[in-house]
Amino acid sequence: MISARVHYACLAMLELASRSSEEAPISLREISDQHGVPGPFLVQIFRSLRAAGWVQSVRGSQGGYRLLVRPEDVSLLEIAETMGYQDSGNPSTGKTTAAEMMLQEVWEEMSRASREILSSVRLSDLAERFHRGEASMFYI
Amino acid sequence: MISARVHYACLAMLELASRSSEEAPISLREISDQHGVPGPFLVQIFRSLRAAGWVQSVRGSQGGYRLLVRPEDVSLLEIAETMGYQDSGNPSTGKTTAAEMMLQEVWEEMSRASREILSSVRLSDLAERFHRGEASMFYI
DNA sequence: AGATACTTGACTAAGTGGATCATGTTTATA
DNA sequence: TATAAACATGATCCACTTAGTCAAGTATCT
Repeated sequence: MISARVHYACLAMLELASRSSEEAPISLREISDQHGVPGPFLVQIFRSLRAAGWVQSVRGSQGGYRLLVRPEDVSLLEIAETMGYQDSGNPSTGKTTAAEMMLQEVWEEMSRASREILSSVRLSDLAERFHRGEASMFYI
Repeated sequence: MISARVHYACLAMLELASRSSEEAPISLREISDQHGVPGPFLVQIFRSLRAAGWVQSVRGSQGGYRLLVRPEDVSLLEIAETMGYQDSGNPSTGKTTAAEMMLQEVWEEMSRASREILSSVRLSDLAERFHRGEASMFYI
């Protein structure tokens, strides 16, 4: 359902968001150390994040990455989609029998519900709670 | 999210359920022809369904499969789980940082929502609509 | 100049899902 | 009783994705 790639990307974006007040860019090394994400894998992930325009890279010594967007403008769904979340749809036999179509509706409803949850959580929501030290109590 | 394996299994169970009034068992050939599921793959699927106790096999000529449970006692979630739906949990770095735990909650909420939908649809619900010729309008 | 850090591209390794094949066993029926 | 229909079982295979690695290069600060 959620891949490690998406999970790591969200962790990284959350790290950037929660430290967006800092002047200096944040290096992959810091993120890797902080969250236990394999370094070389982070490189790949940031290539996608950069291509999507979410982050800006700063090369050279003291370089790293900086958030290019406001945390309140990014949802987890957008990050997940950038990382290839659900680019393949639901299974289908290709036939249009009643049974087939009924099941399709159920799968579709599931996808819709998942996307709804992902899109309802913005980076700023998480970063805010992060700073307050609240680790729980999202859903009422 | 939903694998072809689960999709095929649900189609097959739906076929058995909608024809559960018939005396003769239903052969894999019929299901394969009706729904366009690759024959040899159906064999595998029914091995799991049989092991789970959902169906009964009748060997020999004129053999096939028969439903062993009442359609109103089986939800799509149960079928999906029999076919290995989500036996691997959500990704995790293993760390217990605030960021990690917050994301875990979101992934957890997604799983919960999907399972909720799957468990709310019983085989009898679909079979009933199947007989009435209604192919749409599940959710109000 | 040298250390730090991102860039790019190719590459590997493992796992999974989808699908197939061969061979055997059971049973109805002509 | 022979034969065909149909399930039973086990092995195997291929394609694809995911996770992770490596190496050579470029930019920048000190």
